Amino acid sequence: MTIEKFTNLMKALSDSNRVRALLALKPGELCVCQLIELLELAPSTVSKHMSILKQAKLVQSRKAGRWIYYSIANDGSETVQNLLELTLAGVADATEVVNDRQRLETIKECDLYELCKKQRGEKCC
Amino acid sequence: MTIEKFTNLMKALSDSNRVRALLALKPGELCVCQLIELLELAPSTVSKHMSILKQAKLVQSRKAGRWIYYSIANDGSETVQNLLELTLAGVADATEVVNDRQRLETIKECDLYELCKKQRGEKCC
DNA sequence: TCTATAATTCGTCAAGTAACGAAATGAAAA
DNA sequence: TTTTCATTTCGTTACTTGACGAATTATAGA
Repeated sequence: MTIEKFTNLMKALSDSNRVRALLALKPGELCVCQLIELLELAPSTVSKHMSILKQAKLVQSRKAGRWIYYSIANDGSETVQNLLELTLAGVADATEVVNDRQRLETIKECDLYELCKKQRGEKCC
Repeated sequence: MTIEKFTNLMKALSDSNRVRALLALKPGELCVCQLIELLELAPSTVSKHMSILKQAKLVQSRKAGRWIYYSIANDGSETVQNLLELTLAGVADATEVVNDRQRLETIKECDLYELCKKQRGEKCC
């Protein structure tokens, strides 16, 4: 692996919101709007974060109708896979991550239509 | 490990010069002036890089008279140690690293007094 | 003690990064 | 087809980071 590719990988993991997103994806794929809800950031910001993780091959995405689902990548190089494991294990018990895990349970119970409705201003969920 | 600590670790590994320094230390400790010679950066810049690596517990230092030697840390947490291994293995065959390895042989042959003399302007080595 | 010097700290500047809102994109529903 | 809307792209702003030289620190040797 080139040094540039390696440092890009490290840069992708250098932001706490991206690490939180990765950990949130650990149990399974999430829709962008669910990540927006979890991270409490603007949609454009979350989108940028996910594109950085995707470019680093740490996550993959699939389109399902109107929604886009992100999940932990499983087709990366050995270095990438090892790094993913190390990351997921390394911060698994950080207070923010534990907190996110709990909030995520609630978020996952929401219907996606309702969640998106809420995000554009209407009260629900 | 907290997320902040983890992202600091990643930030430490997000710079190509710092990664090159780590790889250079793989076979054994090096004096700051040897790292300056290898990386071709200002002393203050190299010093800053090494302090970032040290704060992340990726390297340790020892003072020997007028010189300071840095080496790969061996007393870090499991995450840090695993990350170090992953880094050293992951970029070991990058062209820049291979190149550095060769140049380092020449640098190591230099007497430290002579090397420092050269770095403050006098021709030698 | 005094001088020389290896390394660090400090101040500054240029480049890169994360945040947001506005506008664009493109797929589903009407 | 036209509208709706989840997501992305673009442009801007504030902050962080890496580079350097100058000044400082601390140790070796005269």
